[in-house]
Amino acid sequence: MTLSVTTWNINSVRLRLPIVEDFLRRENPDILCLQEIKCQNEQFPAAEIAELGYSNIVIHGQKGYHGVAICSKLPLTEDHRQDYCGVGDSRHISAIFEWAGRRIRLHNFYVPAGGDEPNRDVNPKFGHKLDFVEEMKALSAEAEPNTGSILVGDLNIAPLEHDVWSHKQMLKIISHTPVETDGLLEVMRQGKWVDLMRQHVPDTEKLYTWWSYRAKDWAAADRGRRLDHIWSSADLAPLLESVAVLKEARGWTQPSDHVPVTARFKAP
DNA sequence: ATGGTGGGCGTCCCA
Repeated sequence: MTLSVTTWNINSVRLRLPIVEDFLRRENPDILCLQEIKCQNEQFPAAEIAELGYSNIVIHGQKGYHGVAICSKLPLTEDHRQDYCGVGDSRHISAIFEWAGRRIRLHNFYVPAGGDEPNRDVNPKFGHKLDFVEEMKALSAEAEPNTGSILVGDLNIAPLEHDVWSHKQMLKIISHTPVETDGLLEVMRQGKWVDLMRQHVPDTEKLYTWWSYRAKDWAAADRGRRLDHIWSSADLAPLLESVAVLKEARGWTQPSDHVPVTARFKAP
């Protein structure tokens, strides 16, 4: 009895529905979490995705920007949407599902990118990002009794040295500044979250999930960053079987700049 | 050192 959960920043689910369908047919995860759907709830291609077996869908969309959704083969209950920073952005959704006799809450996040200048005095977007991360510190993996937790999403921060192509050259670049990386590690520490990707791949190995659209040849340059993450509560971490980063998806026709990341768990 | 690409929306925002 296995459980597979995928996270993917799709950068417009309507434009990229064909590759979402290809991915689901081919990889067939139990649950797909999407970020940057860039549509309102009623515009989400729910019928097409349900047709592939994902009949349980919860959406937190908005017009034009951001937006997150969970598409699941397993029934979803108790879905919640939290308005981080109280600005009305659709950047979080969570729901409960049951697997192997366990109750699990799944959180799906899209953390603000933060703009270009890493100084909150001149760049309010960076301030928003830091405030968002600060608010995430209150989210515990052990928040609900008898309930495990999984947290996925585009967190827009590459916390470790080998989560970026050049640690030294990235220290003043948003996504890898010390105030962000310290903040995200503190979210993990305070919430008792386990970084499942790094449980599977050692910290000393380069690991990326995003490659910029702006590179002439993204694969040759390979200047990636690990912006997408899968975390869990400590009780679920020992059940992790594998984590797969589908790098080839960056080379698909009309790709997202992020690739799907899938965690597989095995029941004891 | 700079500008590079991509999506949604609507004549510019965000990433």
